Amino acid sequence: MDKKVRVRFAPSPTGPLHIGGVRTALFNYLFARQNDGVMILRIEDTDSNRFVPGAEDYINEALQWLGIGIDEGVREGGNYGPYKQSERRDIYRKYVKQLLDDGKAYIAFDTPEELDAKRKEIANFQYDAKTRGMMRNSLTLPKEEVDALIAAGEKYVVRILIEPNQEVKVNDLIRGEVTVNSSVVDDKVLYKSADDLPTYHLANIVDDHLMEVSHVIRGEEWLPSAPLHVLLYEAFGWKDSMPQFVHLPLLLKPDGKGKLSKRDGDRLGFPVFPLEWHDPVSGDISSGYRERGYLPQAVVNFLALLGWNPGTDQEIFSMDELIKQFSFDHCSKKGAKFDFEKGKWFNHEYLINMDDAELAGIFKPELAKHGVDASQFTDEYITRAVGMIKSRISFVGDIWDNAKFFFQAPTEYAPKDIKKRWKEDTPETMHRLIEVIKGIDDMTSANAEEIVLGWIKDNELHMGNVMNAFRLTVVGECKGPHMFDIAELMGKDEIIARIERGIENIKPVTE
RNA sequence: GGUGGUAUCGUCUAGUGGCCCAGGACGCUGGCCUCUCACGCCGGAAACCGGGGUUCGACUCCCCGUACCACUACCA
Repeated sequence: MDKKVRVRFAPSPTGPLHIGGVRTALFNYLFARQNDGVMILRIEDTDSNRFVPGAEDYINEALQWLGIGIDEGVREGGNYGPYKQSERRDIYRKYVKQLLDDGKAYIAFDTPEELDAKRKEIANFQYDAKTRGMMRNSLTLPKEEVDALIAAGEKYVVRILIEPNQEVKVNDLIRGEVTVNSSVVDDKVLYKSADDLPTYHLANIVDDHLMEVSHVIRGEEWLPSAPLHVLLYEAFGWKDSMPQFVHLPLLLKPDGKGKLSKRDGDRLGFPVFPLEWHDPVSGDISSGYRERGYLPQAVVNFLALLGWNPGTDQEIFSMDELIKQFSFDHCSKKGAKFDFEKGKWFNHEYLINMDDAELAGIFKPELAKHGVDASQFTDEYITRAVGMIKSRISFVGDIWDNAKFFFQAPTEYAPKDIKKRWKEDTPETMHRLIEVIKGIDDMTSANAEEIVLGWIKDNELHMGNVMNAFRLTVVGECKGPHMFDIAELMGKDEIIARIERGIENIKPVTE
């Protein structure tokens, strides 16, 4: 019988969770939900030097915003805690001792300076079967000296003892079997002297085992250390219950080379973080998808398709559809360049399909920011205005620029459009238009259109010139929704007032 | 340098030996619609890294080369 699916997302609280991490979390979540499994959030804070206050809260908030639910974790609780590695010291100590007692690991006294010196001295130096004999460790020093050094308070680390020349096989659900010779795996530090905490490698294996993790789904950057992890499972005697490995392709920079980094966002002008981040030390602010006006569903959809595909032409997926269709069989092996333009398109799609009233609700607070008293307008008015412009924008933040004329009469008129559409005789035509509009009893779009267009035709006026001049007075420029839809919503009085203002203020461009 | 991974339009990708003179999407672009800008609709340009094999047949399998990516810390 297969064991219960239990997966974990295990970020380090060293800063804001970046978008690649979000993608890893998402894939873990999709796989867990698909298999009625458990999603664990484990905080890997074993590097006390890099701890950043606020990072843990940020991770929780970001996952919550995106709808990536956590079943077990620091906040959620669970039967496999603690879920923060810094609170598991005693556990790690016990297992390090087990390795030491079994001769699978040893103590090493080499200082960082000594190691640096060796690296400079010997090309391609690695701490392994070939070199450990020339270092200061419990394998080369007499036992009494080792004991004496420890008793004297000498700092030491624990290293894994790697047997050379073994074929280590890592079975990966995306990449198949990867074989590495153990001779190229070094005697990695398992336990650090610097902060009396294990390294990632040890903590990771112990925790995954104790938390009964069934699938380790993580970024490809971990693939090179996967053989070490397999060897650790063997050293502990846990090989039979070892989790399945899945190494996800990386998210790459849109331009040039390398994996997407935290700094690319500001350099290239798009967010690499789900939420805006205020660095507590430097005070720097990094932009976030949420603050940029992205919808969480759009971000999820976009991310899901970076490295995974459904095998069909479907592009738009709800979370539930993703959960149903997700599969490692359709995960790419290749790193994906991050395409901001496509992300924009996804957001546009979600915006268009969003209910007008809901979108209006999100937009409403923006009015005050632009000095508009929202109480002057009914919710229905705002909803209809938003509904008219949503097809021409990508972000919630774009609404104001495109819809502001609904809430305030133009104070400036686009010179380019004036030049093209505002002629010597235009004011007179506009005066006549006012009279026509005054005579309309029913301002319903279709009706008003029929009357005005009929008048233009009967008088053999130029349709384009009249309508665009009309638009110029109401909108301030030659763009926007259907003119009579605008007129219907704003009402006769407002429309007439704006035409009058236009006649007053628009001066033909001479030259 | 060493080790591992990867290699289809500019980008995300479909393709698991014949259905592919390679399909979809973003972006770009021509047209239609139209009072404008968009949306939408219809069309277009655009790719199998190179060389050897294997095979009746290779984008698909194998080998070599090349390129790219990752790792190579008492960081994760």
